[in-house]
Amino acid sequence: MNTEQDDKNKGTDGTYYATTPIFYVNAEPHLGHAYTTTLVDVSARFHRLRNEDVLFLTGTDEHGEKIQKAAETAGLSPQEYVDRISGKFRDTWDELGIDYDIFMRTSEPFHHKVVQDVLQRVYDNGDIIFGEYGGLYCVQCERYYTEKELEDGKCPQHDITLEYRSEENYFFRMERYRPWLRKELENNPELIRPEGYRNEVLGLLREPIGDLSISRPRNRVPWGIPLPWDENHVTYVWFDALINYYSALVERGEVDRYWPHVEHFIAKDILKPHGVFWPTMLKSAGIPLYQHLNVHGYWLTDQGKMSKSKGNVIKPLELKDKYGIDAFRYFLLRDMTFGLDSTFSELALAERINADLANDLGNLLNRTMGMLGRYRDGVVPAHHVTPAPGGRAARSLAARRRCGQG
RNA sequence: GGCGAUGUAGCUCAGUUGGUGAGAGCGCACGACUCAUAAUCGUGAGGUCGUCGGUUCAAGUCCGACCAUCGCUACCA
Repeated sequence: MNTEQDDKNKGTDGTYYATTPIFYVNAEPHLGHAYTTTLVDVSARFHRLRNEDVLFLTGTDEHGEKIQKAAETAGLSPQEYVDRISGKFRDTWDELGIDYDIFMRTSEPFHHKVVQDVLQRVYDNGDIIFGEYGGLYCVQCERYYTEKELEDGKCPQHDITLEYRSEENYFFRMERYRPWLRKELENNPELIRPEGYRNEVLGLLREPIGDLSISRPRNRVPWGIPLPWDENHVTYVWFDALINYYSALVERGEVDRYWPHVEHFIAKDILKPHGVFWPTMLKSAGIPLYQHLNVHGYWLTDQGKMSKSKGNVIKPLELKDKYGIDAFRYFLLRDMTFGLDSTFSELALAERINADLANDLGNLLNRTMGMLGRYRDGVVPAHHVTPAPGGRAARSLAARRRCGQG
């Protein structure tokens, strides 16, 4: 009998925990950040309208050597530095009407504790080993390069001379979980979507993925979370950043309420960490896998990828100020096919606003107001529309109910 | 080099398991009209479905090769 209710809750079990990535605070928010966050905002609002139990997390990733250096350059402590940049993200989301529930920051003490708890569980499970790693290291990239990868002996990304480093690291035994993850993806085709990205991850899993370096010496990188079994090392990016999705719930005592219903939204550049590292980490720690990993493409410009060096970075707040918040948000979601790259152009934005919002919607509103005054004495009559079975309105209603079930 | 994605009307893109004459929105052309005229409504113009070949009674939809763009990834003379 309760078909509408059943229908409504199908796919989400009436609970919806949606996340954006926590953004790295080495630059100010750009169009891509705004897209992901607006997308999740709209999705969260949709599920709230369906009376589901919704939680929406966004935030900033605040550790790492790169940030430590940036703070030094700015003459600030790391905490002062991340406070400032993190604040810019928060302000931007406020200005764009993002109605998030949690603004997560990895520098918060409770996060440290949860990360250490998870690390300990993985350690106790025998999935951490000690090893040495050495090579040419780029401070900007925070990674090692092989000599073949270099251009003129310099980092191909940053054009700076690299230094040789050798250090002892802890490694997560990720390779152990490769067969498991493969099977998981094969049994659950919707786990990573759209399909193209699922295939990419399956492709990665066809060959050994190796073990994952998860620590850095604390004497070199004090700005990080110490390993619970070795105070001389701090954890490194992924075991810190990815766990934010989980630690936020621990802090609120809402793990059981929300965790089995996680919907991650990311851009394609961080597919590997979210599609490979994160699931294997969860498996090792004995935490259930997320529901879905939803992957979108890039906003490009007519000159290709946005980058600071090209000087073609699109600033979301400027567009919002110029065209209005609702028009801007509408454009973001309307003009990009989910999963694919999209070319941004201000002309396309203007045309979209004119055609869809000003002409179609605006005319409808203007017309309705006119008719209301002319024929109904300005009073909205009680509605008594019965959609004809199989008619356009009925089909539209059915389509709306199907939406968001996957 | 390997793996993968993409390549469909001027533009942005849809096209389940192969099957009536290949679609939408925007743009464009023509026409209509009112309660909306810097709007709305109707109609239309027709694109070798990247190229070549194959399978099939039948392919945009399957197979092979190739080309272009993009991404990930491995490197040797």
